[in-house]
Amino acid sequence: MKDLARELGVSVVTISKVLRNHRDISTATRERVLKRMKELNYRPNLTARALITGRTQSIGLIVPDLVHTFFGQVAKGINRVLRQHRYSLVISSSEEDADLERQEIDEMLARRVDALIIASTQWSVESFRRIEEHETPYILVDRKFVGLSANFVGVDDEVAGFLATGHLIEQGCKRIAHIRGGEISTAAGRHEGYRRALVVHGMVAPSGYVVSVKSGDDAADVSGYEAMKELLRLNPPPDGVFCYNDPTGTGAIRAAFEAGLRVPRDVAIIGCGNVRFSEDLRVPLSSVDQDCTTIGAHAAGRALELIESKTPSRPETILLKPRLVVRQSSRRTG
Amino acid sequence: MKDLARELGVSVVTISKVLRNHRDISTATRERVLKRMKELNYRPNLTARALITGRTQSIGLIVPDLVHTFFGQVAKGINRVLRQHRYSLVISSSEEDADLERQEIDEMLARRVDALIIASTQWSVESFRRIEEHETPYILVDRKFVGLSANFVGVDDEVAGFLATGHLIEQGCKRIAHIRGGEISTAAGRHEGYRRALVVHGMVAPSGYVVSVKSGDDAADVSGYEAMKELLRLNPPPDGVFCYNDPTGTGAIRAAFEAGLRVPRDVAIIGCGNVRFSEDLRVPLSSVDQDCTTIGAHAAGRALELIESKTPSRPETILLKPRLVVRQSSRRTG
DNA sequence: TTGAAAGCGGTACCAA
DNA sequence: TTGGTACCGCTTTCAA
Repeated sequence: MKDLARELGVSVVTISKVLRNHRDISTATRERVLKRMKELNYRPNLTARALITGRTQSIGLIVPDLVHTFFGQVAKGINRVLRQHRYSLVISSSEEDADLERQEIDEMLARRVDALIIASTQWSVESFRRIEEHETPYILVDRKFVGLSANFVGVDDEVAGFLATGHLIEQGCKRIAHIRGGEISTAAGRHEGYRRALVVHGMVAPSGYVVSVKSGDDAADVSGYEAMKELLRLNPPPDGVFCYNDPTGTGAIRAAFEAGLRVPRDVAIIGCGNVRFSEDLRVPLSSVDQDCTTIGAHAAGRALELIESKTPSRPETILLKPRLVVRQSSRRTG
Repeated sequence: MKDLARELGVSVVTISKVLRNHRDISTATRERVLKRMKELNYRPNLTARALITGRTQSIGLIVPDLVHTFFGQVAKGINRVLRQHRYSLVISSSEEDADLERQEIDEMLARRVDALIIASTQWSVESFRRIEEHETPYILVDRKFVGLSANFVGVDDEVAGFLATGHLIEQGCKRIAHIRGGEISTAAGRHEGYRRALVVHGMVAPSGYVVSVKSGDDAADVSGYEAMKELLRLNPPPDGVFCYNDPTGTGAIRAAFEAGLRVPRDVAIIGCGNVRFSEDLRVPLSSVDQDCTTIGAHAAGRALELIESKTPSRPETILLKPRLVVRQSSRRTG
């Protein structure tokens, strides 16, 4: 920049102003500077700018697992929004490990990201307090916390559970079971939706009709398989199962097949998340779409808002409406 | 930091040295400083450090699509290695668009990432020249370029094609077709492997037995479906098909089913990449595993090497050996 | 409209 | 072993 200034016979200040479209600069000078910049392919050093402005023009994203399609889609949505505002995305995986997540949060803070988006695997709210001390805005996605008032973007899990269960009821299922996830908000919400749907339709699930599996499991399909076997040992066995997520659902289908049952005729199955490449499955799996890319986009939008707003605005929750996707595994024709 | 210095009655220089484990600092002072740092939860401002050292301790990754499992796995591998070295990962998607990719490269360079890892969608080598001018080390993954001497980490595509085709031959296929990808190195390599396998086994493919589909297509399964229909119109039709990738393979299976054929009995099918959740497919798809996480890890390792080495070292190619994964779609029992 | 000077939060170099 | 000083590349403030 100095070189450029010397060469053009102007000061670095002038150049700096041109860079930022400061208005009191003569058009002549501006043109001249811009022209030479293009020629030299000059781009200002963003680390220097960050040091003085306190803005890195970057936001951090911490997810439990980079490989899950869900988080890939969220990242994609974030990326799309950030690009338009010339922000960058710093990404990191917590590998489903709360300690690692805390470390990564610290790392991001040391890097001075302007905001943080987290799909947390935490139990405690301690790390969030840390972020708040730093006065870095942060937004939770996917999983929320009771007792923590924070910005949140996600899907209305209860509606998801309600939709899925209601659909099974419509298809004529009389004994509907639920394979639920562990102790996280998404699992609780979907379970609640399941319960509400039954109540609304005046149905009662026999005892033992709700089975828990661990969430965030690498081998969710195996868990689903085991859970389904358990359900099928009940008397009477269910004729409809709402599964916590899609991998669990495919595992459940496998178990049903092994038991000699036909899906959906003997037992209808629906998952949640709509992440499987479902068309080519043995039985294409019905699911509830979460529109993850939109979650990401909203989270990014909210992040930018928070960065702009000087005054600390109150936490806001954005709940997206899930959408039922009916495929063969739950469609009882006729 | 200044406050800390004043409070402890030492200079900022001393603190700086403690931070970086500079050795000529008395243990007493060091302890004292470290203790207070913990208490205050102090972390140095990395942007300031970056400005003077010229190192941001971050590397950039540009991929065509964040949602593809392949790139998610690569990112995971990179992340794992970087974390151990306290580097961060700045990620961006080019959305399969060469112009966007160029922009993103510029953005990353302006951010002064210490190295760049790119799964390129480019045709031209121009943007790479730009990176070279910047003297930022860069590493290509997955797709390579003819006529560009650059660091590369990927899978030996020719071996992949050779393995897959050889496997079909072993399974007793006599007329083996290939659905190949577009004009990128991976497609060319796999095609070459296919050809070599036929030659080695003294086989000849009838004309029309190689069909091309576009690569990097969102709807690769549809392309595979169409390509397969085309192959099945031939006389005689193939009894074995090596597909460019897994989505293409699942599409091909669908087409075979629609034509009333049994897989693998009438036609054996194998894909490449091993990215589908293959166990629950209608017919679990055989494939060639690329071990993408390892690709990422190697790329990250190489990046760190390049950053450390003062002298510009010569470009290096790391080729990983692919691994055959046999499933039902190609297994002809008996 | 332009530019000189100060400084963002650290690090490098050398003298004490 | 410690600290003074300059300075990284840019922005901010204020005077010209």
